[in-house]
Amino acid sequence: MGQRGRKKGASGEQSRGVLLSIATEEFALRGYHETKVSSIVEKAGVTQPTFYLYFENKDALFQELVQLFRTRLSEYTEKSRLEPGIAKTAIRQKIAEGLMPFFQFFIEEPHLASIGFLIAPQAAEIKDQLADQIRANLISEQQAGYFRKDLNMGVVADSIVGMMERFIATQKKRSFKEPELLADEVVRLFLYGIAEP
Amino acid sequence: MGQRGRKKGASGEQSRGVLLSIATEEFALRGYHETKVSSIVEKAGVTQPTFYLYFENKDALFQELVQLFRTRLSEYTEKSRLEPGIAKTAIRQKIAEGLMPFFQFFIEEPHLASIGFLIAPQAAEIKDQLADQIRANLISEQQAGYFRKDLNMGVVADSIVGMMERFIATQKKRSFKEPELLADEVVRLFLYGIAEP
Amino acid sequence: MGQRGRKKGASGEQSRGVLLSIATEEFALRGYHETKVSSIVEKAGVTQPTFYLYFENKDALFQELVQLFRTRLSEYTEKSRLEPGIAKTAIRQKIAEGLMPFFQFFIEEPHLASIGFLIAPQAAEIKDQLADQIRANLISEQQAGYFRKDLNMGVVADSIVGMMERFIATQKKRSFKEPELLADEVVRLFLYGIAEP
Amino acid sequence: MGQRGRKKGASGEQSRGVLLSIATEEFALRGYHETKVSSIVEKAGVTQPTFYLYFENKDALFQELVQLFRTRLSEYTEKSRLEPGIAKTAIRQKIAEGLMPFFQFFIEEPHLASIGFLIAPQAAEIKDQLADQIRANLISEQQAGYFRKDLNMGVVADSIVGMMERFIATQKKRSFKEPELLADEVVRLFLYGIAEP
DNA sequence: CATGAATGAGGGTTCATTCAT
DNA sequence: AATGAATGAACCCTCATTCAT
Repeated sequence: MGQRGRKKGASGEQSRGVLLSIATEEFALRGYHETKVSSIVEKAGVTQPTFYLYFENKDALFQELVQLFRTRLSEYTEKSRLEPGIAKTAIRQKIAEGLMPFFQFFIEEPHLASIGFLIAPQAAEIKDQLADQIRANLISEQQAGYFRKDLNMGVVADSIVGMMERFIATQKKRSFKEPELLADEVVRLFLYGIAEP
Repeated sequence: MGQRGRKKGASGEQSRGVLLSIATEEFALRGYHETKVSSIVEKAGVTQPTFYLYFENKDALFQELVQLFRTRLSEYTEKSRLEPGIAKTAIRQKIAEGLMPFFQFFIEEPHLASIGFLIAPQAAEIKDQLADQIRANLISEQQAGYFRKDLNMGVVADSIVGMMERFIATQKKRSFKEPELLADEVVRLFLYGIAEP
Repeated sequence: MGQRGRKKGASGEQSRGVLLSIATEEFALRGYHETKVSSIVEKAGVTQPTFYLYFENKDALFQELVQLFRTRLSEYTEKSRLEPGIAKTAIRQKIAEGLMPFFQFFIEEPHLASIGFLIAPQAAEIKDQLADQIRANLISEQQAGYFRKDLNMGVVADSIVGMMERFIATQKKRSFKEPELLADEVVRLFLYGIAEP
Repeated sequence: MGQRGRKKGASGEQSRGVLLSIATEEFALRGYHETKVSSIVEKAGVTQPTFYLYFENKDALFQELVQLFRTRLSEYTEKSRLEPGIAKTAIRQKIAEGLMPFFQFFIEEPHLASIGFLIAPQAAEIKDQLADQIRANLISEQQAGYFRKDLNMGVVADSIVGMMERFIATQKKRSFKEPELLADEVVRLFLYGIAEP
C-alpha cells in the first residue's frame, strides 16, 4: 500500500543510484577505460540495456560524476570563503578553516575526488581552476598584508593543489590522523616553512 | 663513407627512435587508450607491422617509456644528493640545487615526465616512491638540525611531489621563467613559508 | 504458447547450437586454421561478436568439441565393456558387439570423429589412450584363455585403432555396408587372420 | 683451393639442405601452421630472404617434402614387390619381407613419414593410395589361393595402413624392438589372427 | 521497469613475403 | 649468396550500444 505503488517508481531511481555508486567506485579504482559498462551492470545486478535506461551512454554517466564532483567542490569551496573580514581568529586558524572543507570532502567522497582530481580528462583543468581561485584568495590576502610580498602566489597555489592531489591519491595508504590535524600541519608548513626559525 | 656505414645499421634504430619519440608525445598528450598504434605509425610514416618489428606490443612500448622515465628520474635524483654534510653553502641554496635537476628534467622531457607522473597506471606508485625518498632526505636533514622538528616530513614531501606534478601538468601554459628562478621560489616557499615574518 | 515460451529462452541456445554444429563441420572438413571464425558466423547467419557471446574464443570452441568427442567416446567405450565373463555367446560375436558402438559412433558423428581422431592436436594422445584401453581388454581376455599368448597385444590394439582411424578418414568415399557387417568383417580378420586355414 | 671455389657454390646447396632438414623436423613436430618461416630460418642461422632464395614459398617447401615422401615411399614400395612368383619362401616370411621396407623407411625417416602420413593435407589421399595398392596385392594373392576368399581385402588393407600410421605416430614412445621383429609380429597377427587356434 | 539477444565499429597483432643493397 | 628493413593482407577479438519483447 503506497509502499507498493512507490516501489515501482522508486525501483527505478534505486537502480540508477546503485549504478551511479558502483560506477563511481569502479571509475575511481580502475580508470575510465578499464571500467566496462558490462562490469558496472554486473556488479549492480542489472542487465546492460537497463544501464541505458538511466544514462545516455558511458561517457554521459562519467561526465555526470565529474559534474557532481565540481558541484560538491564548489559547495565546499563556498564554506572556505564564509568568514570574510569578520574573523578575528588568528591567520593560522583562519587558513586551516579554509582548508578543512576540502579535506573533509576528499575524505567523505574519496572516489568522487579521485575521479575529479585524477581520472577525468578535465582533471588538469579542474585543478587549474581551483589553483586559480586559491591564488586569487592568496593574492588578496597578500595585498591585505597577511603574506609576504616577495612570493609568487601562483607557485604557492600550485603547491597547495598539488598537495591536495597527493592527499587524494595516497589516502588509502595514509594512516594519517584527523583532517583537523592534517589541516593544521599543512597550514603550519605553508605559513612558516620548514626552516629552523 | 662513415656516412654510408652509419646509414645502413642506423636505419633500423632510426625508425625505432622515431616511433619511440612520436609515441612519447602521443601518450603524453592523449593518454594510453586514445593513442592508437595506427596513428603512431602513421605519423612515423611506416606501416603497422613495422611497429611490431621494434616493440613487442603497444603496452611493452608504453612500459619502456615508463621505465625510461624511472631511470632518468633516478639519474636526476642522484644529482640531488651530491654534496653530503659539509656544505657551508646556505641551506637555501643547497636545497635549490637539489630541486633544480628535477625541474630541468621535467622541462627537458615534458612528455616523458607527463607519462611517468600523470599517464602511467604506476604514476601513483612512482610518486609515492619519490615522496618517500624526499621524506627520508628531509628527515635526515631535520635530524641534522636544519629543519624544525615539529613538522611531519611526510606531509612536506607529499606537498613537494604534488607541486612537481602540478608543474609538469601546467608546464605548457606556464609562462614561467627559468628553472633556477622557479627552484628558488619554491625553496623560499617551503623554507620560510608565506607568512609575513 | 509452449511455442512462445521455448522460443524466447531457446533462441540463445539455438544460436549456440547452430554455431557449434557448423563449426564441427568446418573444423572436420578444413582443419583448425583453415576454419575462420568469420566463415563460421557467416554460415550461421550471425555476426562475429555473437560468436563470442557463446564461446570464449575460437580455441575454446574447438576444445569444447574435442572434449565432446572424448566424452562420447567414453560413453561408447562403456557399451563395449558390458557383458563381463560369463558370456556364452561365441567370442566372435562378443567382440563384434564390442566393436559395434565405435562404428556406430563414427557413423553417426563423422565430423566429431574426424576432429577427435584426425584434426585435434591431441588426436595422437586420444588414440594412444584408446589403444591402451583396448590393449588392456585384450590382455585380460588373452589371459582368460581366449586369445593366443604369443601375440603382443599392443600391436593388435594399435592395429585396431589404426583401422578405426582409416574408417573415419575414408568414410565419405566408403560405399561400405552396415556397421554390423563391417564389425563382423573386422572381427573375423583380427580373430582368424587372412591365411587360408 | 678448389675447396674455396667449391665452397661458394656449395654453401648455397648447403644452406638449402639445412633449411630442408630443419623444416622437415619442424613440420613433423609442430605441424604446418605452427611452423613459421621465421623460426625455420632462425634455427638454420640464416635470414628470411635467404629462405626465398631456395624455395618459392613456404608451401612450395612443404610440398617438396611431401613429394619427397611420396618418392621414397614408392622406392620402398618397389622393394616390396621384388620377388614375384619365384619365392619359395613361406608365405609368412614373404609378407614380412614385403612389410619390412615400410617399417625401415618409417624408422629411418620418422619426420618425413610423419609429414606424409599425418601432417600433409594430402595424407588421406596418400594413405588411400597406399591402401589401394596393398589391397590390389592382397587380392591377387588371394586369387592365387594364398588367402581366404571370404575376407574383404579393402578392410584388410585399411587395417594395415592404419597400423602403419599408428606405428609412425607412436614411434617416439615405442620401446619396440627391431623392425624385423615387429614385421613378424604384424604378419602373424594379420595372417593367423588372435584367436586361440 | 527490465531483459535476452544481437551488432557496428574498430583495435591490436601475426605472418608470409618482398625490395633495395 | 645474403641481409636489414619493411609491408599487404588477414584474422581474432572487444566494447559500447540497440532492438524486440
